[in-house]
Amino acid sequence: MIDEANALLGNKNLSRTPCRVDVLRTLLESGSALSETEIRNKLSYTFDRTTIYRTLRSFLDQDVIHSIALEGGDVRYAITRHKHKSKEHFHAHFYCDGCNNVYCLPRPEFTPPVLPEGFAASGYDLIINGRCKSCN
Amino acid sequence: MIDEANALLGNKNLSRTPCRVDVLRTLLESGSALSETEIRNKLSYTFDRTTIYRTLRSFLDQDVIHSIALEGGDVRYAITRHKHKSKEHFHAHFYCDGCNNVYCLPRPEFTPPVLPEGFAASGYDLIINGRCKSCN
DNA sequence: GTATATTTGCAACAATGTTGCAAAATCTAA
DNA sequence: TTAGATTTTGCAACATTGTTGCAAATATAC
Repeated sequence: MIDEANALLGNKNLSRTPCRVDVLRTLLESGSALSETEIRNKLSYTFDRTTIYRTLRSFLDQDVIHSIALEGGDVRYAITRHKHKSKEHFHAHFYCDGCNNVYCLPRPEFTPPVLPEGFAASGYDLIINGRCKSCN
Repeated sequence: MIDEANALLGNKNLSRTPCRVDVLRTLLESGSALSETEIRNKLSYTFDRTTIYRTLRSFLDQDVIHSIALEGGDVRYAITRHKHKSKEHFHAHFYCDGCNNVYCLPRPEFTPPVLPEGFAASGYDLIINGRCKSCN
């Protein structure tokens, strides 16, 4: 995982600092999206909160990770694994009411909704609620 | 609008206090979803932040309003106008990159995505990004 | 109008978003 | 491999939002 983290950082022109490697490794190892607090608790080392905040922001800027906004203002972060060939981005995530985990989903079949006159869409974010395999 | 607000409160067993009427009127008058700060700035009177917070929470509990979570942890609130007959809820909103406003949309045509084995959906939240009529 | 049930304002504290700045680490080029 | 340039880090600081307890004020029911 650390090798993968290092490679990812190299590709994106992000210097390989301990915090970045640690955060990236943590996200790579996680099967679900993590909140900032969860990330902090899973790190091997201790870093200042600001540093983690800025690390996440750098990753977001470089599209190494993406954020998922949940009801109640909760935010989770996950590695960006699915490439978006088309100009219209489409993110789909699954939120489990049982374990509160968020999982990234591949782009589903989707009929773009008809929008009111004059509105133009450039992307879609879909969050599906329900029960995951473990909580069903 | 105040009459409508009063009626709504009565229907939901919520006492008609000045803060509740004021918040509800503000949301009823708004064509788009509002953040807590926007609501506070549009109120006719001044209330403690906690009171507004608890007012919003009461409204959410009673489904008088619903919240929309945006990228970056931004949260907006809007009157719940669309009834959900089916057990599966489906909320669709439009976020305009130009004016940053959020508009509620009617339930669109939608093919539920195929989920991984063992996953069961109970609801969907779709946020469409793009440009609204005014910003196009 | 009075009694009971709710709501409000205030104090307080946690989590998160955000910036400036000097010290420390990283990277680049010789 | 090191010196210098560039980035990143830690810390201080402050804003916003989420959240609770409690006593005072208000609303609703009788």
